[in-house]
Amino acid sequence: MSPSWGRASSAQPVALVDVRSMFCSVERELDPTLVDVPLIVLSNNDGCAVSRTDEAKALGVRMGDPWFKLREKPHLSALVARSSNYAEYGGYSSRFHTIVAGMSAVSCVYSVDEAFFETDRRDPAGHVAAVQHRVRRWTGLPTAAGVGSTKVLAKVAQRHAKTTRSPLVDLTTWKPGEVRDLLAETPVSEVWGVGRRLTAGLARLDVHTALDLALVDPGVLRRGWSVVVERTGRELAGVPCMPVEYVAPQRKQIMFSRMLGRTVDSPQEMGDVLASYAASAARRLRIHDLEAALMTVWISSSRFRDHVEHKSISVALDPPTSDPLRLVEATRPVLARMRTGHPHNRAGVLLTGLTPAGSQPALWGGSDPARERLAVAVDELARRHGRAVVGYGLAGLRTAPRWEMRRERLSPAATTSWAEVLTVR
DNA sequence: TCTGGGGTCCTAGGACCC
DNA sequence: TCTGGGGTCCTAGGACCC
Repeated sequence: MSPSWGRASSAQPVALVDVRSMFCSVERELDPTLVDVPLIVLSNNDGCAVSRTDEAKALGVRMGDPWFKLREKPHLSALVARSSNYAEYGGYSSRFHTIVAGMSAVSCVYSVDEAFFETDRRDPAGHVAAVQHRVRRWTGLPTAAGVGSTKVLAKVAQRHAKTTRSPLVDLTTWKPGEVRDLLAETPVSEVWGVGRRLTAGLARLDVHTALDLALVDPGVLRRGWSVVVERTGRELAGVPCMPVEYVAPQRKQIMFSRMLGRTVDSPQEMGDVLASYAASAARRLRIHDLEAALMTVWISSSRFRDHVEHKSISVALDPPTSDPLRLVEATRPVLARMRTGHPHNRAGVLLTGLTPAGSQPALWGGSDPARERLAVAVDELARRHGRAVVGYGLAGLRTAPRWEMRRERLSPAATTSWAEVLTVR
């Protein structure tokens, strides 16, 4: 099989549009004084850098660098950090995706800040540029885009656009030799779908670049790894294997997990943490009108220390439920296994076996209407008066519990909170 | 003191069935 | 005493993504 890059391919060109440094760009929209400033956005708990502007990258800040180290460094004194504000990012993200979906026949939300879509066959670059222009005008967000004959090639193109600081790279207008050269310059570890383990494994086959991977026999990739790797190789060679079309997201799991702001070492306090997480997970279940058949609960201590403690227990929910009280109850068994006195700093709950609410009629008379009304009332109180007003067990407290995550560097929530709307004089 | 929070897909292997 | 083969379903865990 010889690679079929560029125009010769009969496939519809695929575009990938990505918001540049999404979280940082939103922060700059909310606060224009941040423009041109080296800026990062921190993970929950103000833990580490999860979004960086070009200025911050130029200072050597890497993805995942912990904030408590960055802020000590003299050469980073100009660096500005903001706590993450996912409600704001979510609003901008949905506006971005609405624009993309409205301008293409076939599109797909890939992540909070990325979308794939099939482009106009006659003028891919013109089509994509029009999308980018509208995103900029309507949301203020800058984008980088790539076009290729497959999704994996569109990713390669988009990465090249980012590194060369050009808004758009369209590989379908390149000569096959030029595409080949670009792939030869691209380390295989940069290819979409190739992580650390795969990079090491491929190196043993003397595969080091994207071009090397495109030229490997697909059968070798399938036998040695999986069909996922095989498809990646084929797509690099210009053979579409991944549909672009929008697939209605059928949720398979709901997770709620957080680092704790301070360590927790007693089962009593951990019980409050888990009750609050279970209630949050239950809220998400009801938002999506789903019920869960299995809940996995885990607690653990820092993975950066010796003697990592990790305990997890799965509890069957029969019949499937979204009742917060039942989910809170299901967090109890793990507490019996907790090592008292050990500093735990992370906990979470995972709900699986999701089915539409009411699709599994209960054998013994179904759910309890009083408990359903309670769940609705608690949701409504929390919506109107805030999460701290009411909760299950001791999880609802007027003052923030000491394990609540830290968000000390938050911007005003100018588009999601009436109290914090920008004032223009 | 302080190192994210979600997800998806695939495969292997065990249980179970005929 | 002998102890198949093929199928499905489920779960755990790995690998990867942003």
